[in-house]
Amino acid sequence: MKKTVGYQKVVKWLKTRKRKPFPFQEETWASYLEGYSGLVNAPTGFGKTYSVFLAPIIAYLNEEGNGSKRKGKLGLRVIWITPLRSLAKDLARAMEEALFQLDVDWRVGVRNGDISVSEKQKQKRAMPQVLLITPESLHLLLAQKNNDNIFDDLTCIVADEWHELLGTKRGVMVELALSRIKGMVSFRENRTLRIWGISATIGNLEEALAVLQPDHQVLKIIVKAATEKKIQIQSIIPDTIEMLPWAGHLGIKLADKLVPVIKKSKTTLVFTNTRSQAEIWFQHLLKIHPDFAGQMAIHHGSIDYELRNWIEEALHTGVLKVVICTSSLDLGVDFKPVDTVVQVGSPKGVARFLQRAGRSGHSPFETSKIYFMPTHALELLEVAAIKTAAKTQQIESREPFILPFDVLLQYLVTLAVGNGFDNKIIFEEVKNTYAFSELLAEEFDWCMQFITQGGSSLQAYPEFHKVLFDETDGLWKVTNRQIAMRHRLHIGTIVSDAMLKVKFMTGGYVGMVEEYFVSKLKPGDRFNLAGRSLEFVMVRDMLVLVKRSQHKKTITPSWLGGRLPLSSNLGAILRQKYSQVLIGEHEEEELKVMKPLFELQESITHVPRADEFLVELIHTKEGYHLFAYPFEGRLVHEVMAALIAYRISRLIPITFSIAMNDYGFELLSDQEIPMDDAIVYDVFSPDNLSADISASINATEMAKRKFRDIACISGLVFQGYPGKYLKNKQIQSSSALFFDVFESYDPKNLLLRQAYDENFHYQLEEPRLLHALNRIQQSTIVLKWAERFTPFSFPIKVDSMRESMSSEELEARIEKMKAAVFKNLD
DNA sequence: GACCTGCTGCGGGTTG
Repeated sequence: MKKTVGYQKVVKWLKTRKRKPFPFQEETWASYLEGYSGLVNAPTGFGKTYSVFLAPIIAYLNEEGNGSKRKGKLGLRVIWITPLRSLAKDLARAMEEALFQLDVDWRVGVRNGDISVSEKQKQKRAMPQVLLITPESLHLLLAQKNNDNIFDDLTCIVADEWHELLGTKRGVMVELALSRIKGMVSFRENRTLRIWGISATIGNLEEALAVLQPDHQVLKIIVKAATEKKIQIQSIIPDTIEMLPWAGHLGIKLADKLVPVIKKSKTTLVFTNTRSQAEIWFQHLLKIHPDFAGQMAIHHGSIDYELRNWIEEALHTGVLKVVICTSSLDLGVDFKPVDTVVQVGSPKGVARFLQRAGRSGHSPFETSKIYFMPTHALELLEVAAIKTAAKTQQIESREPFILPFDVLLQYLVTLAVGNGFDNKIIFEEVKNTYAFSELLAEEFDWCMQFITQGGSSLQAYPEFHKVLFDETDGLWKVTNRQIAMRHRLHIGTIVSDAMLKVKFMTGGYVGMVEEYFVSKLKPGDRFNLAGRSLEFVMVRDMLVLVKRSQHKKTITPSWLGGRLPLSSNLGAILRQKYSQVLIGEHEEEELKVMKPLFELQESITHVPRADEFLVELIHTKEGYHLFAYPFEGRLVHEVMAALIAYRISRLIPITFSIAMNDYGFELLSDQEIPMDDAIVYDVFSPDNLSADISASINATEMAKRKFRDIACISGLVFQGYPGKYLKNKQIQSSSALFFDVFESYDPKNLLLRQAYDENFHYQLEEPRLLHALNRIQQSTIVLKWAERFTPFSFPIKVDSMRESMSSEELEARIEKMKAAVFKNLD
């Protein structure tokens, strides 16, 4: 470590703040001074941010000798990319304070959609030395005219929360922007930029760094905290296992046990898995403990942005005692005093759970404490699995996104809207990114043709001739001002569903609900949103008008959100835990509590051991069921169920209805399912997988759905001007139209190929499916027959009632289910 | 009265 003036100054300051400079900070600073790029990985509260932020400051103080006053005019030095706008606000505050204390005359600027036009113009005249920016706004900078000297003094780019962007198209946006800025800087000044990432713990940190800084010539380093963060995981275990339902996902049965936890803590975050679950919990806690009124808030993605800002601010000042939230508060509460975290229901993955645990106990010396509240009996084993995973550090990887052509097309037009681009230079730059390292010259040519002529099928339409060649300087540009403006409005990779804003008659926004939910409402109907009881009045101009309701009885909207499956990591550990419950005596409380339930399971059919795979054939009044438990998450189960159903139907003509959850799936038929030890290995075989998947599912229809986002991102479909967005249906139908055109006239279309690839990879999760089938083949498949449901099959059975939409059938099934319950409890 | 499923994230600037 170079003991320079700047370094000592910073250490002195950190000591006055009672922030011990942790060993890895020195390492970060040293490697920065030596010109490294790198990735910093440490738990929350270890000062990752200071460590990375202060590195360029130290370099600056060194450059200037002892002087803190700048010589001459200093431009933009550090670009700090954050995935969240709210995070930028908190960071700016902390950075400004640090700069002030160190007497460094730098300015900090925030640039994102929250910033006013005049502020942006001010920035353009004189860039702040530190710019906090989102990936989208960074691309918007590239889409500006005369942007070439913005980056003149830049020495460092930081990607904060890099694990969060990695593996997404937003991450690819960062990769592309970095490639361009590197290109501009090295072309003009022949100097290399330092690029630093800040990341939570994930399984593939090396790869994460390689994505951020793919340059082989650059010196690279991963800096880790020397000490581990202590995490205490406490399950909320019911007095008797009977208190926990066998199925269900809400968990409010144990709510009484949560009240004392909240009361004895200063501030508690309660994470739920869905927005409607958060609303229900909010109402329920208020009901059983009315004193929480005024100290409790609810925070999720469908709550009005202003209200959420207020809640985050209130967390800051410590006004709130408890906040019920979804993953909307996963990031960006680092600066807020939270001492207790509760996870309701399955966290679905190890990394996510540990990240949430880290929201509490914000210093390396404190222990993070997280309570786990199971929502059904089997979920208790998930805690046991996570405890093991935390101990052995089996944390999921984030797989980088590869070859998203929609993002590339958008990027090329972005550059053309800005200063224009040289296609040869840009091809080289793009090819040097991790995401596009496999990009072929002909694929790039196809992209060029697409943005200049609309590809081979849209040549007749001038609105797709976006980019023109400028003979005078040899650059590709967008000259049409309307096309340029439309493009700027559409920069980004987040394609949202059409949601309607909910507003009081008297004014004031509450939040958002989906079109389809509103379509079911009649005037006078009551629903919950943002913890309030509302009465529906009418829909006008895409606004849902409501008034306050005094009635207690309301319904809660359910939003059609993403379906986050159980991670394969957690699934694997969970399978181990299942096999252990019946064997020997256990220290682990969760396993002990589960024993009676597993004994019942064993008495009806079987509890699979580590090298076994259980298939249950259950005959009830309802029909013939096949249950299987791969623990691979519901997406994989959905495809696997369709695959097995298809393969059985090749043996005899038979039709099935299918149900699944994160643990397993069910096939149900009114005729007997042909099954024996030979057949079962055949139907679970990995052979001929791709062909059988194609035959068992409608890949075209699924790809078409994926194509909607791709069409929006690539600029094929215009989503409308702000405040006048198109309805879902319109976007769906125009993207479907393009899909059909390409299928018929342009089968080599890269966006079409991308839609199929994304479907196979992210929807059907084919690699994971293949892996699962291979594992099943190598294990002993245990076939068991029974006349009633088992504890394992019961939750899937209950879920399946909700899957089916036809109402009379549903009614009938619920009746049959009830009978099955009683039979089970005999 | 019991029972409820499905996350998050972003967002015009030029030219007169």
